[in-house]
Amino acid sequence: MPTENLDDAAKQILNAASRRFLHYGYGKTTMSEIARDCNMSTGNLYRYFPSKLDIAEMFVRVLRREQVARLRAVLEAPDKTPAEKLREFFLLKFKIAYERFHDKPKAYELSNELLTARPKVALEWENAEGRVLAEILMLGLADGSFAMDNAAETAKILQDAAFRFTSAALFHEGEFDDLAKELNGVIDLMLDGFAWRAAHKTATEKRKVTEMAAAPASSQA
Amino acid sequence: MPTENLDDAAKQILNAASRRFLHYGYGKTTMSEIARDCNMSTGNLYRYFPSKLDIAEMFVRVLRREQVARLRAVLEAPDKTPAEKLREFFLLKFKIAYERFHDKPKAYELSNELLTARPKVALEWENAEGRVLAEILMLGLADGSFAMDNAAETAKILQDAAFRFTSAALFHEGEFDDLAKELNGVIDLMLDGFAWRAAHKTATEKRKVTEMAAAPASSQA
DNA sequence: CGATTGAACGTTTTATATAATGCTCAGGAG
DNA sequence: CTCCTGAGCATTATATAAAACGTTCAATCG
Repeated sequence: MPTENLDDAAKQILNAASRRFLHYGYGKTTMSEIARDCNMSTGNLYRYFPSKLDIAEMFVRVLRREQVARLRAVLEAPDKTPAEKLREFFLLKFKIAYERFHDKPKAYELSNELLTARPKVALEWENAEGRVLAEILMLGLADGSFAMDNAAETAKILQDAAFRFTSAALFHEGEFDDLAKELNGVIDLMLDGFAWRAAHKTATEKRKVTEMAAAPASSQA
Repeated sequence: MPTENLDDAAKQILNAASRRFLHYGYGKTTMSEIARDCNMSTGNLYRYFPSKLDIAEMFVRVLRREQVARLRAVLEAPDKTPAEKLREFFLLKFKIAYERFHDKPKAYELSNELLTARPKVALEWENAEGRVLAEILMLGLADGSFAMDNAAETAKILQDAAFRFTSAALFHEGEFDDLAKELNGVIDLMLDGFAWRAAHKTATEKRKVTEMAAAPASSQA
């Protein structure tokens, strides 16, 4: 959807902008520079994009679309169990996030700036990944290796559980291998949870839940 | 350990500083103000604390010590199963983080500033909580409701899985009840995982792991 | 003589002036 | 008439000056 139904001129603008975003960052790229790269005036840019931020949005849409495609390739791989696909899904997502953070600092910075200015884009992206993940879960439902009430909700829960490894919040502390090892530990627990649910088709009737969201107070002021 | 073996003057300084930190924030509190509150000179402050940042560190040490005590109270509660304690542990931790973020913005800001300047303090705190969590896990080991290879490592993994609900990274999106519901979903999966492991005492012999940390490439450039 | 002070130092923060940028639109080009 | 331009406007970022701050230590106090 992103680039295809785009005017040729729009593509040219997007390309010029992308190059500059990656080299110099979003803030250090000016509309005049982009216009000059495309042999047009600044005013003309606005016939194709409503604002600079919208160019950046299209830029990360393309990036993220590639990422989702890579994740979907995991889903579609033949000769792999749903459990293997689930593990690979998260390891790949982690690897993508880790490498972008470490190797492409400008792209990372741009993503951040956009995502604080346009939170909806982040949600869209999370949902797109969630849909792929839910499809993996449904493969497991189909062959009986997983069990759950609602694949979409469960996908969200798995995304929550892996959040630390995909959010770039603390990629400074800990090397790749250490973090990957911990992520594998989380996935082990997920998979054991599904194994249990598959063996006891009762995933629902437990927990008193929401009423007790408030937890006990204690000594100490 | 924090306040007890502290000079009276040091306690006075800490109190004055704490009040100002909470009202005006760390940055807007000056050493002269603290000194004036204590009827002493700025120079004299440095006989009790090496720097302003060390006063802040002691301040959050006290706060966090209270939090760990509250979490430990969950561990020590009678008439609760290990599974119930595990759930309450995380719900309480979430509640503490959520409320501090929403109701005490200055304390939250101070924590953040300190934790970026002194990352070791954050690790110490995480480890202290991890120890409480590991004790809950060992209760489960003792009564057979949990099974695992190493309580300390498993505690770390559970902390990772609950990271999203304790890191204040995205407390803006989503209300308390929605987030609590998702956290409960994560905990459900954890507990089912333990249930499976307790039923099949084989937690270890699975996964090819670390060698395959690299995931498959795909189509798309 | 040890405990305390507060002026002085280098640094950081804030306030101000200046330049550059994002975006618009009246007007020119085709 | 449509498409495009680029000077001009309001806003944002940068450079510069001034004030305030954290920290030190020679001088003072008890």
